[in-house]
Amino acid sequence: MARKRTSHLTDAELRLMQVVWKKGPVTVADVVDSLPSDIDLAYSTVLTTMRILEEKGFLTHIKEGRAFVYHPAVGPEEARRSALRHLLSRFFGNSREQLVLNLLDDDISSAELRRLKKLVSESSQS
Amino acid sequence: MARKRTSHLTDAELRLMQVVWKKGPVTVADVVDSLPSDIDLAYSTVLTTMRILEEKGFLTHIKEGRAFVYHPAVGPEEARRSALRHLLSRFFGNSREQLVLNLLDDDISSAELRRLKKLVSESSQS
DNA sequence: CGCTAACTATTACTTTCTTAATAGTTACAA
DNA sequence: TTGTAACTATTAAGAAAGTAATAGTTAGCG
Repeated sequence: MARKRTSHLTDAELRLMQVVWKKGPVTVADVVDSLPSDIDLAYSTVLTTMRILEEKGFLTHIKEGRAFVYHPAVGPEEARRSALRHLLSRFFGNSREQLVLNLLDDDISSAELRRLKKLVSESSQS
Repeated sequence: MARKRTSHLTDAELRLMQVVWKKGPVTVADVVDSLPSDIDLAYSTVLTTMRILEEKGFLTHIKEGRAFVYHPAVGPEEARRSALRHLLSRFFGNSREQLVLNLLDDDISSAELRRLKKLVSESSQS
């Protein structure tokens, strides 16, 4: 017995998704060119990962000329929400309060704390 | 080239750490017995994972009689904080505000929202 | 003092992850 | 129309993750 494929984004996958989210529909070559300079991946590496991302449902592609143009199937908000939920359940027993407490008692600047307070006090459910 | 061992807790590792955190110093047998009923692992599986956890610095052990007694070297708060930081940098560009916004616009009960507001408004930096 | 039950150490195996080389295919230019 | 550059598909390989079987060691009972 061994592990099951994760449904969430792995680190390497996320890096590519971030390019797709920023650039919009892209070819593999686009992604390779748009990678941050500290990440240097071979064309084939990106290609493989993009297909996995499609298998996992994060991307779709359409053929255009001879190239595949990849479109995001999941937006950054949704991905963030999902990652947050995962963390919440794994570490915080699904308690948002515990998480927020942790967020607050890290070393946080007073300016940022002020902004957070403002943000929360102004929020209301839709 | 391939991947490097992660410094953070994987899912399986976290499950074991949660037992250690809850039960305090434990033997491998203790952990096996204390696992949630939906997680059924062989003795040797737990043993292997415990050693990896020790290699990663999350556990230490002392020999007691013929058994190893494992002690947590990292507490749950620290692990949570670290996981939160990881998420923050990977998904939210280190913006706590973005994260909190996400937390708030999920479907959240008004009671919980109220508690969160209270919690944040009462907080102050140390 | 030696047996054996209880532990630890070693080894193994499958799947995923991450990276990449190379083989196969096709759109288009000459 | 055909060669080739530009793509995709296939294959590979090393290491981690996850789970576990089995081999080796030792504390302590009889």
